[in-house]
Amino acid sequence: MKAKPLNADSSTEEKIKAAARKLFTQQGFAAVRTRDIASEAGINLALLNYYFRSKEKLFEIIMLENLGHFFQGVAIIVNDEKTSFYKKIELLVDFYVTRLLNNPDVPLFVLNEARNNPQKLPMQFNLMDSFFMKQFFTEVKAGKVKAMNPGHLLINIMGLSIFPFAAKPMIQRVRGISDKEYESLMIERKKLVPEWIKSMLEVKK
Amino acid sequence: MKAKPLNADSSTEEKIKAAARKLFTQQGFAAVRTRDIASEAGINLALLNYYFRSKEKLFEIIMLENLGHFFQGVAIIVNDEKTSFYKKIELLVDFYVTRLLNNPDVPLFVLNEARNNPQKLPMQFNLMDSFFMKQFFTEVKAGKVKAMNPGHLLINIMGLSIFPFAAKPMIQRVRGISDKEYESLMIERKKLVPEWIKSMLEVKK
DNA sequence: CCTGAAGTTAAACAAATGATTAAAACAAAA
DNA sequence: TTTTGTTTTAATCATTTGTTTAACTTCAGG
Repeated sequence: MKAKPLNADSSTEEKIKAAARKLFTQQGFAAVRTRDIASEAGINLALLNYYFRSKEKLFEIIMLENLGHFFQGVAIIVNDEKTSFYKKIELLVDFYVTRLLNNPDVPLFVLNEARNNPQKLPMQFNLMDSFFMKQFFTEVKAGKVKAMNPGHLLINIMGLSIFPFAAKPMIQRVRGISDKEYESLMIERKKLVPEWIKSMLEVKK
Repeated sequence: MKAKPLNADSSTEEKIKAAARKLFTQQGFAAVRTRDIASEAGINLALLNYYFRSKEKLFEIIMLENLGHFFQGVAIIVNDEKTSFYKKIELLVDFYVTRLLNNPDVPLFVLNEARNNPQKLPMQFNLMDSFFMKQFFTEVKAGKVKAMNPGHLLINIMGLSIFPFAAKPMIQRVRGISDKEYESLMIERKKLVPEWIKSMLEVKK
């Protein structure tokens, strides 16, 4: 018997996964060669197949991890019965912006993957059945927020939170700003996006 | 001497471009094989190189076309001195939604390309120097719209207009709606997005 | 020290892929 | 019809790429 890795992060398996995560997330499945992964990980090419059988199997693991980044946590937020409707919006935006500041390539990866293999998207947690949606309808009925197709609400929250990350290079190019300035713009949005969503939902008299 | 193509659309060159446009836009450079393009176009493989020298040269042509779809027209709208600030927002949103309903794959293509080759993005027309931006600052100074970093305004207009197309498969999956329902949701947004932007900009007393 | 399983390596393989070639088909002009 | 330049084709080439093989190393347990 043998204690597998003394240090989990320096194990060969983990080195390959880290390299694959970086390259697949940045460039997508088709653009990455197995040799790129091996050299990025600093390991022999054959070890990739030894540990993960194939490029596709390895990609699938990375994909599930990235989808997790994207969807995990959201389910918890939207189904918490103790937080208010607007509080949930704040938490959702904060969650996305915070997460994506550390994983800026994940949005494009997930959007691409969603288009290439829509059937692989996790269907389990249905946003439409969430407590968040129930709260939305309650607020609408009470005349406290404007009525709208709930799809629009979701698209708006996600669009305002996620799009700036998917479009980061384009935004930086058009506006000519540095990474630092871009980051502080995103941090500002944690506070601003919920306020904007609130304005959208305000009932005009 | 010979009159090149009797019918421009049925010329070999145009058939190749049409096939390449479809495949590159849907799947990106790395995922498309030259043989896929040839078979989609119904032509001999060698003709691709005969007309376009290489896969890369052909891709560059498609990329410039798609970037054109994305940026052309915008310059005209934002620099028109005759339309009001809010009218421009209406025109921008309508322009994007209308265009993208017919080219739903273009946003992801452009976002990917912007990340892979940011230096190739057209820099020529600087949105920040546009008449639209001048109007924005005028409105702010007059106390008619809320002050904010203009980057946020651009991100919000584009995010609310473009994101739902980039995320189409994900939205359809999460909401479980058909292409038809999705389309009418997008058409609704032509009217709603400008209203929402207006709410965001409203000065609270 | 010996054994055997797990880990690692260089080399090789077969298929895929972008590109080229040389010959054939075609069409217009002479 | 013959000629000439253009377009199209099947076949081939040289690399690249995902995967496998077989030999070598490492090291814990007997």
